[in-house]
Amino acid sequence: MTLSEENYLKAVYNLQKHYKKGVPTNAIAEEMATKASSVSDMIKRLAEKKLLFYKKYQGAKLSESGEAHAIKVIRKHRLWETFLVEKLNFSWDEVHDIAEQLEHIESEKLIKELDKLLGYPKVDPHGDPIPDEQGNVIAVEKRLLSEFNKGEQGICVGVNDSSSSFLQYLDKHQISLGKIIVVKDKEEFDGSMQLQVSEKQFSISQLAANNIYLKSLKE
Amino acid sequence: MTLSEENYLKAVYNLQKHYKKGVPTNAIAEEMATKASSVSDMIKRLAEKKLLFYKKYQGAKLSESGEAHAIKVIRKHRLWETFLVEKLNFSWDEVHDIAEQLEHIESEKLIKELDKLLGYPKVDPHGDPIPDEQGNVIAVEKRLLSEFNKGEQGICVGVNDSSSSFLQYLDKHQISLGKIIVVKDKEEFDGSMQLQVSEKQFSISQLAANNIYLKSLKE
DNA sequence: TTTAATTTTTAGGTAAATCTAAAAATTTGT
DNA sequence: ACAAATTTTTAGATTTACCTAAAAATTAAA
Repeated sequence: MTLSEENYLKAVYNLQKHYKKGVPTNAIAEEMATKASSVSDMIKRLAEKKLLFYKKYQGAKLSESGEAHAIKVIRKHRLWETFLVEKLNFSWDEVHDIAEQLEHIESEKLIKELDKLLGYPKVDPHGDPIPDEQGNVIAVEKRLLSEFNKGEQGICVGVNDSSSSFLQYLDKHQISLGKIIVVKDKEEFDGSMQLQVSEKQFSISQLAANNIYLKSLKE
Repeated sequence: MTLSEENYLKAVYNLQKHYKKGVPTNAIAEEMATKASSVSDMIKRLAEKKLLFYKKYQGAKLSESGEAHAIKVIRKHRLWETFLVEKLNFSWDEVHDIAEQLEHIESEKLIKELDKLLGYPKVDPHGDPIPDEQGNVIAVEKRLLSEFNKGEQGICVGVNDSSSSFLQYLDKHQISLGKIIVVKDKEEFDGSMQLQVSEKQFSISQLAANNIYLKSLKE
């Protein structure tokens, strides 16, 4: 399995949540920052290798083995991210690109031992679940901050956007995993919200609120 | 710099010790387990990039930047090997292939922090020196076991062959870094040696003795 | 030193992964 | 439903890193 093939599997895996019938060529092209024609070629190859199902113009759907492989890559990615933060003093906005490289390293023992060293973590530094060795992914119950209403509160358990610019924006407002966020007010017309985090109040746009996951808290 | 280019630089670096004028195409081909024609192509490309000097039929010699880059890759390789042994419970015969993959990961901070995590080690699990951040390689004073005479003794400080079969052979005889080895006898006709290691005596072939480095000890 | 053996290079080809441009299929809008 | 817009695929090129086979240069040997 080549590096490029693994990246395509990961892209299809991530997009499958939003496309129930089959992931469109263009969606994959956008996710991979490449051209639709390149995707067409690669998807055809992956279908020949039985890693996904594909009928012309119908989009792609991972096969069981394709999904298993995608999950393995994601497990590696998230374990490496955790390692970088927990053991090498990286912050959550610095780890993505490096994990993107490390996730392709091949060694069963390496990843098993890394998991052990880290104490078998359940989530990565962005709150995303780390698949276990059997490929089970345990999703935490969570809602988008943008869906919360005035007066509600929750604990930050994840983000939807792991770009360093967004994560640095969160840092600036002291939003991190485990923080309690209270919705003090919500604007009808633009979806912006007035929040309280660690005694401080400030407002964030709907776009930002759309990329933060909270676990509901009874007040 | 591609993965393949880095591997060529490393090969030329390692071979330069044995070929003062220039490393022959065939030597590189053997080291890389590839064909001379492929080497010819690649060497030409690396010369265009000023990473090495090359005149037709004259072999290859690393430029300053080529050597600097090769040393960086070797630094990464040896730090990763140390990490695998020190932190992830690998034995010295299991680390080479994985480090071969990890050495190509690009991140200054990653390697800096890894170095720190490991306590700035001076040698890797095979006794090879780990180049520092500035690219200085401090070689330990050492001699091949095969050059020792009857009655001499030394401390094992390195190996010349990091293949798992050789390292497992050493394990079987309890030879590891730091062990004291005494030459009890030496055969003239085949160079084989009778050794004493940790109270036990046994004999090894000249081939084996040619792959073990000792630091001389006054008895 | 002239031939033979070896080494190295060149020429031409393949496979992976990409691209652009054009053709084909599908979806949408009126 | 049919033309227009969009999406997807195909066709043809490019680059990297290999390969085989043949030609050229160097080295060794008689």
